[in-house]
Amino acid sequence: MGAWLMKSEPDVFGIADLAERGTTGWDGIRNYQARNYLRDNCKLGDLVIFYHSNAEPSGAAGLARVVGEAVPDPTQFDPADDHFDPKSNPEAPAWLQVELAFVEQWTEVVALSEIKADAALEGIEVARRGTRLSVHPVSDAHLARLVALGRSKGVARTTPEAP
DNA sequence: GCCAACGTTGGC
DNA sequence: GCCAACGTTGGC
Repeated sequence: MGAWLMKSEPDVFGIADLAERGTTGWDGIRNYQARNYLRDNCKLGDLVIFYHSNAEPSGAAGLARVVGEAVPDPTQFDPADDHFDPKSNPEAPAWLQVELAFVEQWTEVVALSEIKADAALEGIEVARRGTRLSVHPVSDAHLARLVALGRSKGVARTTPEAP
């Protein structure tokens, strides 16, 4: 089973929002490499590290799970939406989204500074300089380590779906 | 708010 | 198809 890291700005949609809503369409992805991951590699049941970017501090905030595979992202056709893409053809939608369900929220985020300082997380994509990709794979070992670090902060809320 | 990194666009 | 200009991301 695959594992992913997906970024969101908590001011826009954070893990607390997902916890309240239960599930959400992961919309607004407008990068081809991220889109290809969603389309080709993101499978039902995959775990997702929910990462807060542009936050204070930025870091891993909890877990979600893929509960719906890629479908067209409706926001690309909505002129009122920030992610409207007038070039996208409804017959062949350019942009996709997956459905995520809330799994677990930690009391505090595992800050990027801690991720970078942790020897067991060496090489993790999100800690690499210049990494901007908002959806990318995470190895099983890095996932397990991040979950352990997150839980060491305390579990704010969890679900029976937690690993 | 600054700015480095990097993806995308568009002129040629 | 090259590559400079531009826009966006995201840490700090």
